[in-house]
Amino acid sequence: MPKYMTKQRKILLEFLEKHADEELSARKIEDELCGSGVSISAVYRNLSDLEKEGKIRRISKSGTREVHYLYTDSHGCRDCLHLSCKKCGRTYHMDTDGAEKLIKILAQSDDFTIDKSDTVLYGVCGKCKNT
Amino acid sequence: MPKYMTKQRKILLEFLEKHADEELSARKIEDELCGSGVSISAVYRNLSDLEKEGKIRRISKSGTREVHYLYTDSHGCRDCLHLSCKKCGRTYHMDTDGAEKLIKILAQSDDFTIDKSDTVLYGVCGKCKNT
DNA sequence: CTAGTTGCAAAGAGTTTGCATGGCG
DNA sequence: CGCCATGCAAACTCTTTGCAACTAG
Repeated sequence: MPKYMTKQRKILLEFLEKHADEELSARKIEDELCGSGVSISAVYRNLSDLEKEGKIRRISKSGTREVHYLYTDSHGCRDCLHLSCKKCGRTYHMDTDGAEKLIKILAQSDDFTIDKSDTVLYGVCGKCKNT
Repeated sequence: MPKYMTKQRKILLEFLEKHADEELSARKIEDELCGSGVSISAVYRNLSDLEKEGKIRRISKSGTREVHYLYTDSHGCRDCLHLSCKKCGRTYHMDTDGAEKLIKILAQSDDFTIDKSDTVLYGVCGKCKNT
């Protein structure tokens, strides 16, 4: 959908790439980029374009009013299942073999075909488990 | 947190109970209840209370600006994994055995402890698969 | 050069809040 | 009767939009 690679879009993309595994609030993106000479409107318009292209996912955590954005076009993670740790906020890409098994189970027990690009599993990661 | 069972809260709870397996937008709840003599403020205040009590989950679908609410305190579904069909919008409770296997897989392959009450899996249900 | 993109400021949508009134227990 | 919850309207926050100026290709 976008035709030109503008300075602003480039800045946004670089920022997202650098924070590919974080669930960023719109606010945080604004705060970060509006210093670099990107206007709020440009941020929103580009985020919206990226979402339409399927490169970004919108997420709302229970308990917050904030919408978060997750960039899913890097590291070939477009086709990964995402795991999000409620404690540290980090996002992980689920192990491919595990994901295959998981998909198979859902198909068998519930006749349900999971859509990896729309699903985020919430829980606690190994690192935070013993905290 | 709520101390009194007011007429308004009762109306809201009955409505939610009746639509326990739907992801309701705030707008729809408003539209439906404000006819029955419940004010917008009461709707929001009660939804917020219910969320704090863990009886309701907020959800934002990709591609929409709307926040949706899912009532998870009925049918003892508090402890179920929820499956949401992107086509028909219905919500299902995952088969208990399947869920157990799924939890085990995540623990083994990714050392990740899933939180059932915070996770919704998106995909396509059996009924819609052949449509 | 020409159409897509930006910035600004104003408009909109959704949600929250203060305060007086009303109602549950 | 006392305190909690409601209703209303105003306040807020987040997001979108119109339009003139700018710029990538």
